[in-house]
Amino acid sequence: MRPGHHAPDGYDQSSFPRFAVTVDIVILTMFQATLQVLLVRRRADPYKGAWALPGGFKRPDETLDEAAIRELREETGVKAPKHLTQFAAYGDPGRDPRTNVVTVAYLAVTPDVGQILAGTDADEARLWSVAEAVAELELAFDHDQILADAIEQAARQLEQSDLATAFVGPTFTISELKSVYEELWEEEIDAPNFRRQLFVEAPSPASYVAPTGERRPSSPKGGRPAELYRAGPAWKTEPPLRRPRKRRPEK
Amino acid sequence: MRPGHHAPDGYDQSSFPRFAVTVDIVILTMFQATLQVLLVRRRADPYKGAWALPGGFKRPDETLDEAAIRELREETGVKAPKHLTQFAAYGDPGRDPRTNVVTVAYLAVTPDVGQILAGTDADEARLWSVAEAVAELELAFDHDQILADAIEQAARQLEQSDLATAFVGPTFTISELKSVYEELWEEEIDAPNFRRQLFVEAPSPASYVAPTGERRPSSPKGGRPAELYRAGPAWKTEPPLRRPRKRRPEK
DNA sequence: CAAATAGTGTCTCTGAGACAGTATTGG
DNA sequence: CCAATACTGTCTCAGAGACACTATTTG
Repeated sequence: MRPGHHAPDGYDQSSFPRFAVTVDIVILTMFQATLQVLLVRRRADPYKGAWALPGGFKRPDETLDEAAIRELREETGVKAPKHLTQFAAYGDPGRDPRTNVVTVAYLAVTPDVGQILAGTDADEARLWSVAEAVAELELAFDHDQILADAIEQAARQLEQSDLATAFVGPTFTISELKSVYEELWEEEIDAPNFRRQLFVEAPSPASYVAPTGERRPSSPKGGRPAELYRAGPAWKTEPPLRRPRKRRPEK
Repeated sequence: MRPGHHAPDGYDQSSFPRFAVTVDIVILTMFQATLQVLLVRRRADPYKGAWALPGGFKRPDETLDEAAIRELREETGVKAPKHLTQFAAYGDPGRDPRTNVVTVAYLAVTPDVGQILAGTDADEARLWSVAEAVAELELAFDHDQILADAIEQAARQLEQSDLATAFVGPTFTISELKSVYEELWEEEIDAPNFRRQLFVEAPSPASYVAPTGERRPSSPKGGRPAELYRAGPAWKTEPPLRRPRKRRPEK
């Protein structure tokens, strides 16, 4: 509470409607070059048995960000990644059949969710491929919409922040990074050009990626082992790739 | 309420904390090539006498968008423009000294706010230049932060939507449009290049701007009269300008 | 050896930016 | 005439994209 202001005596708390406020968290990760989302199966009504985004009620003594971190941990056992950004609020009447609920949706991205442990409100918690989840599941509440909005948000953030590196862990190969862009932008990227943009374009002494000197052993299918890189200082200030514009129709 | 789900009998409404939910609206407009924001002076505590963003309590039977439209009209008499986008939620404990309030912030942009009428909760309502408001006013609650976030949001939206045309009315001169970009991006734009991008780059038969054949009389200071244009169909799908990247330091 | 994946070198061409110059108004 | 604003034409150069080629691994 700010100094110099306090609730006047006799302030009528019932003069405006009150709502439950929840947070819902969309955790995205890359696994086998495929975009994955963390979902929980609801143990209780409403939507008992349906898959849903992890989330729950905000408490009065915590910020929205804190509520998101806490609920994610309680429901799935997952430690919230650094990049945790609020991206939308949903408050349509009837979006929760129980009562009036306004939810604030968060997006976070991680290279590795770690151990997943279903909490007390969930029968099960696991990663789903986003393609499968969208095609085959009917998510609880308006979570289909929230998930779609989250993915659009992530695609935009790739171009304007260092979100890409949040998908890939402290060291990564160029191919891994490329697959992040390809999955989220639904565009094929030319590997040689992708490399060049990372290496050549960085503002002066800073660089987008720095070699570690180490290499990742090649897969059982063969192929040259890829070199490992870490994110350089330039990434924070100026993300390297611009999203391709839609191609013009032929003249 | 969705079909197939209903509140179970005896559902305990008090099992989770409840909040007031408000909406706050940032209305931006261009006047004399300067970015302006619509503010109200608070009639009641808390922050009585301080300038604040228009806004107020959401009702249970309306969506967040509807609440924003209604509150804007009630507090300022301004009819909500088409582009009305939610951009953030604020819920820190104590951000409102009265009670627990979560607010959802909206951004809208308009060429002309029309008649401004202070509502019952406001002593006064008027446009402020953003530069002045940021430098000289102490806005109520966390509205300083909300305003700053709104401007950043608008600058980004210019690059990814047709927001620019929302600033300038149905017909406009190229100079007017240019000043929108210059104010929000805080970048000088070369007028000849700006024109070319609007005319040459549109995807096939669509165009970014269409000439109306009319001209705007020149100002008392002289100068050639500017031709008037209207927004073309291409703008919706692919905004014409990309925000300039920060310049590299010299080698 | 072939298949698979990683990485290099080069060419082309679009389009962003700089800027010189022309057009049309008011005073 | 000059000042002010609108508009046109032209040059340059960075950088996005296409793609041929080389390198290093598994089997």
